[in-house]
Amino acid sequence: MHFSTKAEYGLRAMVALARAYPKQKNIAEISEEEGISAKYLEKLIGKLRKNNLVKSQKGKGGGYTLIKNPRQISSGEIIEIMEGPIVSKCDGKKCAKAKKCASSFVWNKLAFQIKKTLFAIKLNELI
Amino acid sequence: MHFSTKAEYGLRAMVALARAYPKQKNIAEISEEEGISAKYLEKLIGKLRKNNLVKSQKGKGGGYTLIKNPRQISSGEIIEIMEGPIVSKCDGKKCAKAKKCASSFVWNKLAFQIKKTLFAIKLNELI
DNA sequence: TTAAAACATACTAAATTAGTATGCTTTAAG
DNA sequence: CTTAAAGCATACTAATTTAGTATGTTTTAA
Repeated sequence: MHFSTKAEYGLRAMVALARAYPKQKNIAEISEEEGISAKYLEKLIGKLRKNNLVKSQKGKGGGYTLIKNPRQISSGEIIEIMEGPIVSKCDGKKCAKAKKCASSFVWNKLAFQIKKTLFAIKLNELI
Repeated sequence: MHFSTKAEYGLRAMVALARAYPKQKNIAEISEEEGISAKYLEKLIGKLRKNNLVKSQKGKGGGYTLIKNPRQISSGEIIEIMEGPIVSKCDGKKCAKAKKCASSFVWNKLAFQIKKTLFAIKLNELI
């Protein structure tokens, strides 16, 4: 069970933007602050923009801003955007045996707890 | 955030052995029961043996048995063996910034909850 | 007009996953 | 005492994912 740097970088970028909120911050600044490759970060933050967590301003003096208040954004939202749905196993679509399969009990319980934990942590707590 | 089939297959193999407990069951039987490639399963179950969750008997009529009673084995143990330590990020060894890094709060809280959940589920509940 | 920013797409090396293939060793049963 | 059925070990492979890099385009404030 691992979490990729995508999730971590996405989260850290969002925390960096939360610190600047409601002002904007650009890739170069976040990259420098967090020690993350600027080009890679640029790609990752694109996902956050397409999923309406941040808005961008192009051109000179541009950058990114959070769309919502930090206290309205959870770590769960960010991580699901960066990594896809949490614990996608045994959702009944992929596995027909889901109902009688013993392990599905574990995955379902786990997914519930992970979501509960991650969606309860809001960005304002991480500043 | 995903879980590999290694964890799932390992868990299902252990549940299959728990159902037979204290009798033994061989690879062919588990493979057939669970619909998992016999050869792959053989490799995976080797990990469980090396980590003292199951013991094997070689030769004709051989197979595997749980070493402990199903109620003494948690899904957490199994999953950690199959996939490595749960949420290995931000343990202070890899990342020097761990203390001040905002995201480490999230990973640590999450790791705690995941472990709590998985170590509380014992094999006897899954039969 | 231009420089600084975001945006888009294609490429790549390394690691991991989910196996398969081949053969060796052990041992109960005949 | 031979043999077939089991586990054990190691090497290989195709596909996918990760963590980027490279190259260039578009937008826009100064």
